[in-house]
Amino acid sequence: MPEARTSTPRERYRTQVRAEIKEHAWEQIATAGASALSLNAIAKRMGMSGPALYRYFDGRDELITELIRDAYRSQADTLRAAADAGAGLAGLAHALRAWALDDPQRYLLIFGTPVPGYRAPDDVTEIAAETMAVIVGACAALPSASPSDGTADAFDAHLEDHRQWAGDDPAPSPVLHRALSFWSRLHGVLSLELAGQYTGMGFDPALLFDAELKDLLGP
Amino acid sequence: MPEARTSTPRERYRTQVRAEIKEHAWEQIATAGASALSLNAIAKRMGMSGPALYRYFDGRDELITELIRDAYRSQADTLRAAADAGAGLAGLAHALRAWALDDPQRYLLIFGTPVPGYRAPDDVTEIAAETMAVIVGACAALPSASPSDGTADAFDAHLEDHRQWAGDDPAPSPVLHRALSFWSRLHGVLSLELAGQYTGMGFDPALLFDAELKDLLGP
DNA sequence: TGTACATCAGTGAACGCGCGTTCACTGATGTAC
DNA sequence: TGTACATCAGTGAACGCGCGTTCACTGATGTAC
Repeated sequence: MPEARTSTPRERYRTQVRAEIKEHAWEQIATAGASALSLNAIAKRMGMSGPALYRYFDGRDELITELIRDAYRSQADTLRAAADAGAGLAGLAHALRAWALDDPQRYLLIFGTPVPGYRAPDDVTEIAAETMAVIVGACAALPSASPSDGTADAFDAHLEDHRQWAGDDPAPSPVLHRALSFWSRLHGVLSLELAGQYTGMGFDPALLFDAELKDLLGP
Repeated sequence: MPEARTSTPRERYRTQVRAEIKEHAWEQIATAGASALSLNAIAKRMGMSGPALYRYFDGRDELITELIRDAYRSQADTLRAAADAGAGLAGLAHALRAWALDDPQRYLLIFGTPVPGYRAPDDVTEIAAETMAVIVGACAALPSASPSDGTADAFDAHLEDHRQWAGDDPAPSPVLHRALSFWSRLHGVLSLELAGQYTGMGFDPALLFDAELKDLLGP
């Protein structure tokens, strides 16, 4: 009797084909956008017949959900890795930008136009919370906490009563405030950049990104 | 002989039906997203047969292009009207937010995930420039111009050589810088809000919007 | 080690669907004399 | 004012397409005795 294996050859094969399907799905999304993702097209590319994919996914929806989950997971892992490597808020920002530019359609699958009526599975909310936690952690490590110079702030006050998303024992409101500003400002530059809204204006989006970041860091 | 009319009854009828088609198109986009827009479905809703729409639009692409143009036009008009009514930068911001929330799918049609390969017609670039001009104008009217306290700024320097998008006789770089920050920060909050990324966090996006705005106004 | 059986990946045909688009046509509306 | 003609909105049939998904099946791989 061989030692206990955690996966049989068949299981390994399944895992591998599933991964291959996802790879082709990403390629297709990058080429024609998420709305054009088609099981039949993927199968054809892999040299298989369409129905064969139903051995690996329950259908198109399950595949897309899985891709969304992977995208969130990849983002969270990227930021966490940067934080673990000692990166500060600026390091996180650059990691985030690199991650977004690495695969724009992956970014847009999460942050772009949502399909009306589509409900993301619950666990992606948890992954998103994980990402926020990393950012909040980096914000807490900064010297001064409030972007508005320590003045009493209406939004800070509001956050006092609305920060359960930051978990038990949440960071002070000015820290959470800075995290949300970080998040939305960088997303603003990134999404306009990826959507091509700066095209034709001529300046370098990377420098606007850095300027926004700099403004976030120092009070 | 009647006085010269600028439009015949038939022309007026055409214009009216075209407008009705667009209205149904917007409804459909709001319900199922832009990628689900279908000429046949619109025709059915209007009690007509599919091919009838080809009297009014060359095809699906022309209709979508027209909707995009209208969305840009509507945004520019909204901001310009606010500016003409004497609104400052804060007023523009609130007009922008109201415009976005009034029809989220209209906002997302412009700023959401772009369809890979789709090329917007040239005139929308001009309309977008018009919008930016209104914002730049409001930024120029503010007391202090630089978001970073008047310190020499890398991005400002970059803008010195990359501001042809602001027209001949462009505003000083710190003013343009502030306009771009205004634009991208508000877009950051708005697009995350519309994409539902704040859902479940519990705070009021309007207050985050206002906080970002406040931070933009005062140095 | 060899045989009998169960598991499971993949196929090909078929289903119904809705799409964009073309075409020849009918019938109503407008125009010219 | 009345007639002959041109314009043009809208129809219904048809085209080819690709989609997601189901089903009964073949054949290879793995398992049990």
